[in-house]
Amino acid sequence: MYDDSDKERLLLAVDCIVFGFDGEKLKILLIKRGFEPERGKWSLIGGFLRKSEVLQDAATRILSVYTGLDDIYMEQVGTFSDVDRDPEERTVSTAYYALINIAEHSQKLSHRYSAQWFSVEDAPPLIFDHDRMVRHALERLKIKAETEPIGFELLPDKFTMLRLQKLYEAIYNVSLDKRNFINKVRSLDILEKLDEKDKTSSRKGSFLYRFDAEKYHRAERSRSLLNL
Amino acid sequence: MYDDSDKERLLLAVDCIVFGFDGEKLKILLIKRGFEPERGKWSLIGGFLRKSEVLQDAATRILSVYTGLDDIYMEQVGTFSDVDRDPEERTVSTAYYALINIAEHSQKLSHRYSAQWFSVEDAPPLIFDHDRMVRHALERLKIKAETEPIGFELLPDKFTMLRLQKLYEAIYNVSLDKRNFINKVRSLDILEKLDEKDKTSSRKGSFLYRFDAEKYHRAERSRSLLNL
DNA sequence: CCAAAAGTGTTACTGCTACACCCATGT
DNA sequence: ACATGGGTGTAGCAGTAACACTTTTGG
Repeated sequence: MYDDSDKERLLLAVDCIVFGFDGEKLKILLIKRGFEPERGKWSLIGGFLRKSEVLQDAATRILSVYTGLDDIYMEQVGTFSDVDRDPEERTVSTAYYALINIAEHSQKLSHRYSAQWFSVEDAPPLIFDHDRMVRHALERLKIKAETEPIGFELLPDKFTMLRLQKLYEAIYNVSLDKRNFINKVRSLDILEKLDEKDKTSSRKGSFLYRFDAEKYHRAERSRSLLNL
Repeated sequence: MYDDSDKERLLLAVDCIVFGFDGEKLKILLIKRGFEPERGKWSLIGGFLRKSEVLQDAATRILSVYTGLDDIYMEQVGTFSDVDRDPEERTVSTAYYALINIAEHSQKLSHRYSAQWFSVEDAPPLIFDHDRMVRHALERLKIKAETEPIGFELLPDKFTMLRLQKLYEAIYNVSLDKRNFINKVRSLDILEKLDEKDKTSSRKGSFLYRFDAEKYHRAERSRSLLNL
């Protein structure tokens, strides 16, 4: 074989891009670092891979530590390996993104770590290569949401059509026609229309829907979920 | 912060899924391992990340060692971290895929490592988690080739329409109508039609085309390249 | 002149886009 | 009664899919 003598044992970090949706904008959760290096700057939540732990588990663990949340959709984004990305010691980091629903879970969000939600567009600059991670995560989210019903992870169990539309508008940064949107979503036949109405935002009230995983799996589905 | 005392320094490997196209089938390059562990079994080419080296560079280096090829399109697939994936020592591996054009480069392929091309469908079982890596790589290739002109990396500089069609058929494992295919490709306006003909496969001969990066970049392009 | 592959257009259909008005309700 | 947001349908258009015959030329 060839010479591997220069191979190196290094730390593997895991950083999490936590996406949320407040009904208007796509948000990310950031913390103000209370420790060195870069104390006081904004960063993603993160930690290190442990012995006998798989990356996915590390990501889940880290998310749980910082937010108290379990059972959250997470997906690997990529691995970032700039030699000097961490000034302390050679550290490579694998990024994961998480989709959480702000409304239902905001109470659980511990304030211990001065975590705060920022709109994706006007988040402060982040430490290390975290900005790059966020950009990559957003790209991956867009691609994934085109073909899989993951948007619902960002919404409460029950939601109005308008909220769903706003969500896709926020993810893809476009504006959509509500009639076309509703027609398309209906044609997918993956939502259950409830009898309940949400009356918080209008006198008439708007019907609530729920994602129906059964329906979704029953239908053999074309490659694309929503072509916006 | 929380307890990171269990964090671990580990080896970071890089494994490369080398895709090629022989005019008919999509292929991957495998080596028969001449070293332990798993000597004699088939595997991807791989190596370890070195000090002061970025993952992308490691992938490039490893590809070059095994194939003699430089300047090859490579892209990160993901990072695989099963605790026992390598029996010797905790090793996490980041997979990259490479697109190379078998015809032009086969002579350079060194035989030192008993490297061999296999059709993606009937490749032998691979060591560790390499089969999973291949599946992931193929998924990523499909997604990428939908929106970016990377298919050409798998073809010689000059190619016939039929070859291009066969390539897409091989990647997506579908069969396409040649008239529709040609019309669509033409409408993209990213190929230069040459005056030369390839007469190896018919008496009439078929025109050769070349990917025109200039044309490609000039046009502001919709999200999708080829909807097959 | 025959075999073998290359090259070429049209039609039907499907799905997307654009667009404006009435409905239900609480105050 | 009116103000507010919710809900609905259609027609034009564009892009996709299906489809078969003619051309070239070497042997």
